[in-house]
Formats: sequence, structure tokens, C-alpha cells
Amino acid sequence: MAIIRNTIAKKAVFEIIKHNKSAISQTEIYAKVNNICDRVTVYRVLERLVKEVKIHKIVNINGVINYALCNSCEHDQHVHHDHLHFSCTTCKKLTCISDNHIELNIPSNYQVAEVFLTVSGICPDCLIIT
Amino acid sequence: MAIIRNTIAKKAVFEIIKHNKSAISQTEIYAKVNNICDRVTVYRVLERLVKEVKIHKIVNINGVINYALCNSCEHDQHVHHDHLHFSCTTCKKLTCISDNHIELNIPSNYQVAEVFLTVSGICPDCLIIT
DNA sequence: TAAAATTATGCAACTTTGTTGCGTTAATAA
DNA sequence: TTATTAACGCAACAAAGTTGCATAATTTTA
Repeated sequence: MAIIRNTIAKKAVFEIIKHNKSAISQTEIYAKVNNICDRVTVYRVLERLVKEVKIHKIVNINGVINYALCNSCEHDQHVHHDHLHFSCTTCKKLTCISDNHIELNIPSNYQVAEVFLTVSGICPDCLIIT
Repeated sequence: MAIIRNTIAKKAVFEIIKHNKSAISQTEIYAKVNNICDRVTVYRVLERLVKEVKIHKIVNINGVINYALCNSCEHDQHVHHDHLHFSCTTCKKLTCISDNHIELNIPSNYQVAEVFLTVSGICPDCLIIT
């Protein structure tokens, strides 16, 4: 059984994700770590944090993978995250929106694991600029 | 005003997407065109088909962009596709599921454009194998 | 507390996916 | 049938992600 260590790089990456108001990509995270570690390390740290369920992956509408720790699921460890993600087409930011319980109508021969609900459009910040 | 031509490559790509039972990626499409055209051409054809609203893009839960013409929206040209996509974690296939009208609860300061609803899990084909 | 074990890192090299420029080919309209 | 120009192929490039391996750092244990 592998013991996961709490290294400097891991702490830094986690803090960046924690304090970022929207979900953030590997590229953006690497730009923020200020060369305290290698590009590859960021990938490996993210992988470990996901495995530990400290953060989770969210795919943007353009296919970019973002990482976030969602406020709405901080209190419990549910695998099911049926909250909503807002993907801004202007600034490309991905934001977590409060819980949105939805009723699904999926054929019984499909085994559902997770529900991903993403809405595209323009976020409040970008609407102000316009 | 540019006139869009109906070329051999375009017809081939369209046929592949049309006859594939699940959404398909550029890589998979290129593998199927059997060298009738270049890799770059597939990218450009897909771009044109999306612009013509003959096919549309769907992002898989792992960030892979897939293309499909959804049965549920063949009859009308609605920009809003609020049907559901099932993303199989075993075979990685992305399938369109029948319409699933959902009620959303999004703050009024967000301007909604499109709704993307993707469910991950195991598809019927993979369940049989297990 | 020093040595052994093992987790994590850096670096280099590589793969995959997607993009761009430009000269050439081919589809369509006249 | 020719002229126009959209579409293509090719080469080169860029971005994103992965892998192998030697080294560094941390933890265990003796």
C-alpha cells in the first residue's frame, strides 16, 4: 500500500486550486507555481490529488480539462456530483454553480455512475464588460 | 459569400459519422476514411460540417471531442440540444440518448446559451461482457 | 541516528492532437 | 469548356500529455 506524501509541490498545487474562484487547467496551474517544480510534476500531483478525492476533474465545453474542489461537495464525499458547471464562452472560465438536482430519464440497461451538467454562455463578469 | 462544396472527403466523413452508432472522434474518423484524404482535411471537413449544422461537437468526459448527428435533433434545427449524452467509462463510446428535458436553476446574472448533459457509467454493450 | 526502503521529482525524449502557410488540385458557375 | 475559388496535400510547427530512468527527499527500521 503506497503512502501518499504531502510534498511542497502538492501543497502549492492544492493551494492554487483552492484559492482560484473557478476551475483551473494544468497549464494555468503550472504558470502559477512559479517554477517551484517541473511541468511533469504538476501532472503527477494532479493525478494524485484526484485519486485522493481532494480535487476533481471537470471538462470544459471545448475539451479542456479543469480541476477544482467544489464548495458544494466539500462537506461530504459523495462520488455523485450533480451540481452544475458554467462554462463561459468569452473568458473560458469554468465555474461551479450551487446544487441543481435534476431528474433523469435514462434507459435501465445503462449503469449510471456520474452526472455532468455543464451550461455554456456568458458569465456575470463578462456581461458587465459588454 | 463562400460556397461550400460537397467533396469526396466531405461525403466520406459525413457517411462515417452518419453510420456510426455512437459519437466519433477525429482520430477514429481518420482511421476509417482509409487514406482517401489527409489528416488535415478531416479536421477541415469537420469544421465545415459543424458550421453547416450537419453534425455537432460533443465533449467526452475525458476531454476528447466527438462528432455526431443526433437523431433527436434531425427534424429541427434548434441550437439548443438538451438531450443527454452517455459516456461509457469502459469502451469510451459516447452515445446520444433520447430527449431529457431538465429544469435548471441558474442565477439570473448568467446568460445561458447551451446545456450539456453527460452521464458517465457503463453502457449496455459493456455490461453484457462483464 | 544511520541505513534501507520507497515515494516523488527533474530531465529528456517522445507521442498525440490540433493548427498554419502555401502551392496545387478540383468542384462549380458562366 | 474555361475561369473562379473552395478545398486539398504537404511540411512544419505548437500545445498538451506521457514515459523511462537516474536522482532527491522522505519515511521506516534496525
